Amino acid sequence: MIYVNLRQLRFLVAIHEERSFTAAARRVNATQSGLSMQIKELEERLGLRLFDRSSTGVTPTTAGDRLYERATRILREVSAIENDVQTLSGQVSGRVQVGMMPTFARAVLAPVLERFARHYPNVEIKVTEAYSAVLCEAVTNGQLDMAVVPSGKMVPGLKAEHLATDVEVFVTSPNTKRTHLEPVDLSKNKPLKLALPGPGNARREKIDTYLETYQVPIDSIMELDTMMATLDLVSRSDWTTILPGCLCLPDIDDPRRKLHPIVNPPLVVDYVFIEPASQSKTQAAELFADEIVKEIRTTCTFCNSKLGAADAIAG
Amino acid sequence: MIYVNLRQLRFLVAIHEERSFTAAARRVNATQSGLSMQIKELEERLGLRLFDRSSTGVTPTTAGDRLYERATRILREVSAIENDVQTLSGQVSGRVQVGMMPTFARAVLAPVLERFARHYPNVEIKVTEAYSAVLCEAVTNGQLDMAVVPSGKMVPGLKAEHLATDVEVFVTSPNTKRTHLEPVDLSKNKPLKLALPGPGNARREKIDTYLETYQVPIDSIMELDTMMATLDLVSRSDWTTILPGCLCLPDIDDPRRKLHPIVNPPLVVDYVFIEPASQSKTQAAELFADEIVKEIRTTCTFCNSKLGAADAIAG
DNA sequence: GATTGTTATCATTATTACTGATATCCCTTA
DNA sequence: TAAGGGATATCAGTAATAATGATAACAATC
Repeated sequence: MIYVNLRQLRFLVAIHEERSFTAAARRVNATQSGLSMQIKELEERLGLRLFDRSSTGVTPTTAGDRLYERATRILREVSAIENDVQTLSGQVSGRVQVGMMPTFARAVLAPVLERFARHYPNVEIKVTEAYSAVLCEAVTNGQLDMAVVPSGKMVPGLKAEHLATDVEVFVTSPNTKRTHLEPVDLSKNKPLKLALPGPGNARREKIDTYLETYQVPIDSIMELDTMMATLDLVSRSDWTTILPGCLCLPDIDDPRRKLHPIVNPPLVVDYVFIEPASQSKTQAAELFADEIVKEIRTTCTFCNSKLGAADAIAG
Repeated sequence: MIYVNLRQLRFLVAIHEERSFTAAARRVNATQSGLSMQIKELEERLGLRLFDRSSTGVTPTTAGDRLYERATRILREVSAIENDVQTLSGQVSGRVQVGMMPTFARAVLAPVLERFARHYPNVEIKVTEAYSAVLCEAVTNGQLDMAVVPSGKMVPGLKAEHLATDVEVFVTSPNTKRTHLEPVDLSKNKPLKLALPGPGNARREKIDTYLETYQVPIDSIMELDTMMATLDLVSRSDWTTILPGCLCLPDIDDPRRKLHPIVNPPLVVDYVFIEPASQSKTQAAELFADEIVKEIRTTCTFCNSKLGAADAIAG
């Protein structure tokens, strides 16, 4: 009656995401041979091919895609059973491993951590700060339960949810003629010296597109993948940078730098919440996620009102 | 990582529904010993008890109930995979086994069968006419894909959906003073000679309650579990009966009997659609179900307008 | 054409599940 | 109170299933 089993579904999901039996085998701690036989078995039982094989890898057939969708749903529900156990066995506990893009380190993360730790003292929290590619990777292979990253190209095996849209802010040193919080049209500016994150960074790509599209004059660009150093550099030189609103918010009145909403048009960054597609969150993880999401949403709303260019444009 | 497997879930569901390892083992074609070991394994892995055992049988714990809910959902989705295969492999085909309460034999079933067979010539249809208890049993153990029955006490392992509410109609021979389609208040009547289905029949129970509650005077009751004989008896004697509107509709103008909406208050019957809780319908079954449901709903609406007591009460 | 990196296959081994007999428990009944 | 019936648990042996490691076959790349 029931041909399919969970092992086969797990294999199918891994192969589908890795586009390779070999890589999938590595991921699920099995041998390529084993996967090959299991998928063969599954295909024979169902009477249709799930993957087109070649010596360079595999591509899922239509049926393979369809089954992948179902399989992730099923596996997520199965993992929910195991999470239920935690819930049923009483108080909230366990370990939550979260990835965060650097943007949220202060404005968002700190208050959430404080609150959460107070409410759920038995939950062990581990936060990793990294750029989106690293975080996506870590979530995919189960090292992290979830992460918040800037939106970018989708990684297979992840379930993503849009959280909020934030404004990007132009940051300069105090030694300029512009006044603090005055909007700026980057394309009508003298050539910029910009400190930006390196290529590959999701925000960087969006910024590059913006600079090109609106022909923003550039003097030179420095690659700095560290927020702290960037801020420091900007405040003590004529280098400038572009940072997400959420990151700037805690320092909005800091005299060491000036913030300028970007207009014509505004430059924005979208934050997305990612988690493994075929796994459900533990109760602790769910609660933590709720807090994070709430905090990010309110912070972004606040950013938009304080640093958004909406008023500037209208005025 | 993944402890639970589908076999365990299937066992859990069977045991939960049968309230017995032994009976469940029979149902899933396995031994009591095997189930015992699998559930033991599952309980140990999850770290909690799923059933409280006694020598009289077994009762699910809270955790057992919770898991049962999840398990049925998961198994339904897994069976959906297998149904997908049919769908993916092209045209609609397969075998659909439906159970029908006798009420629908003519007014509803015939047109649906005709239409469906024309649209989907490759689907093999098997219809079984029986009373609700038999149909529930057959759906539970997989002999039928689905059934339509009068609402009554819920059987575990079934997923039910309310279809429509129909009026019950008082049926007499032509040799009475009453005029055809004239509403009747049964409690203000001379003692009745009623032919009714035997006890255990779901409609009978509802009728009994009605007769008692509104103190309908009864001369005598005959138990007839055959619609055809009942109709025949009524038309040729002073015996009367109570039948669902849907059943009467095709004969509404037949001079061999008279129909009377029941008022003060109206007596109604609810139809429900049942299917196995832990299995999803094949595409063919889904299409057939849609047709049946649609037909029953329109028929009931029609019944209510033709045979309903609403107007009578208002007037 | 050698090399690298795929997947498929096969015989063997390891693991897992099932079976059937039996033990144990509890409730009912004589 | 003892016997009987019906339930689940346990155990050792067996059967079924899955994983392994080596190898083959193939395609792309250098």
